[in-house]
Amino acid sequence: MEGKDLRKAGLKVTLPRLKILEILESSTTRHLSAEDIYRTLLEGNEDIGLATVYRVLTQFEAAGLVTRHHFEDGMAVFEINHGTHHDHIVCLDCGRVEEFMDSGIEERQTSVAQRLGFTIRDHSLIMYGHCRRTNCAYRKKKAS
Amino acid sequence: MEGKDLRKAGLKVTLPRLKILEILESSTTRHLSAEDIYRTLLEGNEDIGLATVYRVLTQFEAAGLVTRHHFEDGMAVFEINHGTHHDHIVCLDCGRVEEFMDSGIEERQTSVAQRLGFTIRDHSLIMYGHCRRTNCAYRKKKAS
DNA sequence: TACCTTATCGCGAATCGTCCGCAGCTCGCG
DNA sequence: CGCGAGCTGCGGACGATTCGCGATAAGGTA
Repeated sequence: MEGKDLRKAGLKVTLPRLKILEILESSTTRHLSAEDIYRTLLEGNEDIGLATVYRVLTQFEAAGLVTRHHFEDGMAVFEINHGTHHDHIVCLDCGRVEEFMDSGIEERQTSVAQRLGFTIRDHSLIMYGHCRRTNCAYRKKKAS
Repeated sequence: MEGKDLRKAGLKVTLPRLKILEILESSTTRHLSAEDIYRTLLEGNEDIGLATVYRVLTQFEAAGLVTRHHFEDGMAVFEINHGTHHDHIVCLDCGRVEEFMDSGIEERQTSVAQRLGFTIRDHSLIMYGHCRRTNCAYRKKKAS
């Protein structure tokens, strides 16, 4: 049934695209890097190249299926679009990402853009801070 | 006189650092990439390596002299800190960047963070849209 | 359903932004 | 003015992302 989504987006339904879409949808972590997805594919014994993962993600982004985020650690992460917009707050200690939506902020953004003579198309709001989790003392290292 | 700023930041006053600081301060474009700065140095016949530019910019950032931004085009840009915090709105057509500050947005951000149990340290808000400039029809290409 | 056109894929190599390692050079305290 | 820590330039390394190309598969068509 996801094939419909792809077709609606003007993309051929191919195995790589289905698999990647599936991974994005079923992952517990909402934000995946291209490498994350590639690794998951390998674990599932799918014979899909890393270049294809990047190509597909770029196409998905253009089609509005996913959103690409650039958090502060250099590499892009991707997240499925489930219709509802939201912003992010990232813990600098453990790397956890929370999502939130504040209509007040959204409204003010629109009015600021209007005041400056911009037709707003998109925006990215990311806050960085420290969360109060008990187990959040450790620094998340790349090799987790 | 800028030497003072450097010394206060715990950095030796060296020629590369002074030159780079000068470029950041005098540029009409407020947001410069490492390459931009490097190119400017070359044009001024300064014998300064690209690696040094990156090192210096990183030190400046750590010292709070500049802020590093990641707009959507993959490479980092740097901006002098003149004390006042502000956010950005980027025109998707001409690449122009406007700055703004809205205390309402700032306040709501703080309260959202608090509600989520985060101690906020920093944030990045970037809006993308189309500006209404008359001469904004053209697309800014890398080779300008 | 078999065929044909064309988009897509996998692979390896290339590119891009950024950073590291090291030998030589400078800054600035004494 | 001399010395040592800190800085620099260079070239190469590095990770993330993209390109080029021959091989392959998707899906409209007859």
